[in-house]
Amino acid sequence: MPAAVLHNTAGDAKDGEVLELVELFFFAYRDFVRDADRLLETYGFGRAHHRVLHFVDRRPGLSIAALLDILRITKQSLNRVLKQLLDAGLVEAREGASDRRQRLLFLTSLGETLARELAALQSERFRRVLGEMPVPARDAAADFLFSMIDSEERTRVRDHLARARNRAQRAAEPL
Amino acid sequence: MPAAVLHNTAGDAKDGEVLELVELFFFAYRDFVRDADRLLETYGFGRAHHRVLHFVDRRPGLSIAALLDILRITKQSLNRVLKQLLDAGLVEAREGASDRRQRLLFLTSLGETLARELAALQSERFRRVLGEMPVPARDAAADFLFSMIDSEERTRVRDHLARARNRAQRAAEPL
DNA sequence: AGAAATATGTCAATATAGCTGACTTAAACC
DNA sequence: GGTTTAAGTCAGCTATATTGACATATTTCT
Repeated sequence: MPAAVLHNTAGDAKDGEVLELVELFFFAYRDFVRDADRLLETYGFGRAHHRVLHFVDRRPGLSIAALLDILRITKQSLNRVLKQLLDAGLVEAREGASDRRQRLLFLTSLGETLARELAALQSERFRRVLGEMPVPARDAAADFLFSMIDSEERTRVRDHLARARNRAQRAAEPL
Repeated sequence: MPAAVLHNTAGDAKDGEVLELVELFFFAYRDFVRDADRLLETYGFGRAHHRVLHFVDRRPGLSIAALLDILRITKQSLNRVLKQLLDAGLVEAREGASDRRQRLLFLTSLGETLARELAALQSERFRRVLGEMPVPARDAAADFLFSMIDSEERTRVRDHLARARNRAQRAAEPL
């Protein structure tokens, strides 16, 4: 089914072709978040809650500061959302062991359930898309997305991914 | 520079790999819109204004209904934004020739200037990214984005792209 | 020990972008 | 002439973000 939708022949991309990519990116993102939004609505939560759930799931024990750094929003914005998640019993804050000022964030089992339901929806879309692509093009998709990120942000993102991976390894080890 | 960031070996994508794509998509979109947001701020406009400017630029003579269909927001939401753009003299509404109830939207030269400045920012990002990719992978990027769109929406998107391509000849078009 | 920096929380006000519901006007369709 | 359609409008609501100012506890530095 995917057969060069835009007929990008070769060489430099023309103005119109690039504009179409801009639009496709807009439409793709619009649909990408809509799945999750619908599910969140049934719980009375929004996109902001999703982001917190996601990143705490990916990196349990994340501090408030680290979370703010990832989300790039203000402390006040986060607080409202975080308080709702704490009150609803989806997120748990524990005092930091080495630095008792810190509140380290963890998901409760309830929070984990929702986080993984949401992740499943969005992963499903990617799985479908990857399945429709030839294998060599899959790495290209990841490189494409990574390259779309601001160069100054890439180190931060790479660091985040590495930390999330280490967490996964630690979880897998005690088998 | 792009060298298989995620080391997607072959076969089915693993859970962790797919989750990383989900995150990369989030980060990529976050940065993608930030360029434009910064410029818009200096004009006192927001992302909603940008979308209107963009789609009216792409399809001059767009009716309100057609614009609502693309944006997937309510008439009331659009109206506030559209009124500001009309008042600021960036957008112009003309009575439909065949159907006088319609208000067909066009950019003024002022509106065109801003729309193209914004488009240039976002196109620049794509040009950079495409430039960093091997030529065959470029079509893959377009196919990837198109495939990310809901299947029920793809016809609509394809139709929009076709109309945008033909826009030069047309003055106005029916929905 | 005391000062300074840090991590977090909180209050208040504001902006943007969306929503629903109800209603109007004017034109087109049949 | 009645119904449908395209668009505009009023009022009120929600979610997500912002800035600025200030409070508190804890750590770190001198």
